[in-house]
Amino acid sequence: MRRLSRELGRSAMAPYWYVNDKRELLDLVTRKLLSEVKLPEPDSGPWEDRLREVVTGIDARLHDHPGIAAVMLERMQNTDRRLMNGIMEILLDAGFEGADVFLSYAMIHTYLFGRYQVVGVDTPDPAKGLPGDLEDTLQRLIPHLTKLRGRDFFNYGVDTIIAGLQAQLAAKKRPRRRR
Amino acid sequence: MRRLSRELGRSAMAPYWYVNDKRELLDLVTRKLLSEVKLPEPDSGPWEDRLREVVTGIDARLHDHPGIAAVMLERMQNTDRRLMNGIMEILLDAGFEGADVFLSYAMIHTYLFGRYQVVGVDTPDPAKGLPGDLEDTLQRLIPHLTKLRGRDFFNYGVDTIIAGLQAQLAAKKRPRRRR
DNA sequence: ACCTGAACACCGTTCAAGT
DNA sequence: ACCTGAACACCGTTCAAGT
Repeated sequence: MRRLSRELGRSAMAPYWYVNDKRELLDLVTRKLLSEVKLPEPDSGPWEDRLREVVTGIDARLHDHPGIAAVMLERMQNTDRRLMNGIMEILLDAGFEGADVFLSYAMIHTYLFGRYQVVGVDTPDPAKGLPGDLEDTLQRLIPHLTKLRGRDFFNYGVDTIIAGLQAQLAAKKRPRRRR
Repeated sequence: MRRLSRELGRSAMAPYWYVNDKRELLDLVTRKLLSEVKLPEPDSGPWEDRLREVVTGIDARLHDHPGIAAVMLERMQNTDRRLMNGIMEILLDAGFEGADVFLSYAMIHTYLFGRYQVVGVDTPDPAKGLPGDLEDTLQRLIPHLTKLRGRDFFNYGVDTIIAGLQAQLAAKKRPRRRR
């Protein structure tokens, strides 16, 4: 709040005329950001593609303003109602019902916004003692890590979630195991 | 730091004799917590069950100390090497190779620790204006939400991730689409 | 209507000093 | 070896007041 005021050339208390507290300001920021994300038309394709489209749209906004993802992660309901409804409608179209819609939404939400909180694995400094036991799997795999970009993590995560949701739907239709 | 010192009956600067800064202290706390999580024996069952076991073990520790999850979410490498290696070995056993091990691990990590940052959807106050448009899907589904517990979200999330990972493996074995 | 100033109760951390 | 005290540069926020 103080830094904001400073950058705007106002006193520390100026923002408090517009807003009750910091949380309220951040809520307005998240809403503004998410309002620019488009929802695909309900008949524009299979649910998997539509889900991927919204989620990619959200991710693009977060890419420009990664700091705000923490706020969105924290409070689910703070997410734009329009987007939350849009995603839930896609999930209903997919065949989810009742509580499963929430469970699926929560999973997507957690991954989508949680992603931005994670900072990558640094390659461990080999000069810094205990450079690697023989059984250090991480050590062995490090070369592969350096090739990966943020986009790869995102695509893989979304692919895996969609595939997982498809499996949940399939399990519901022909339940081999008991609930 | 100040509150810690206060609770220990020491001056504000006392912790700084043991630790360089706050981050370092929190790293020690996470390591201590995760060191108590058991890794299943490599031949104790199918990879899905072993993965579920570790992840459930981690979640149990987080349940007792939810605040620390934010620290673990943030810095992947700060996660106990033992656990990270353990999970990656399970993924190797499952059939993942190279970069896919990292991509899969990152997904699990993000979900597992991100979960604790999310606070639930409050049921919206109907007295507080705009109680619900007709097309408010969220509103319609609220009754189902109230039945859900934290454990339900966790189980559903883990099930979905495991099913998703299985699908990724299957897609790798018989690649119908191109990479 | 829009903003300021002083004050309060906090933070993490540096640095020199004490026993 | 282990800790203290004073100080610095920050926070978010309350409250009364100014134009």
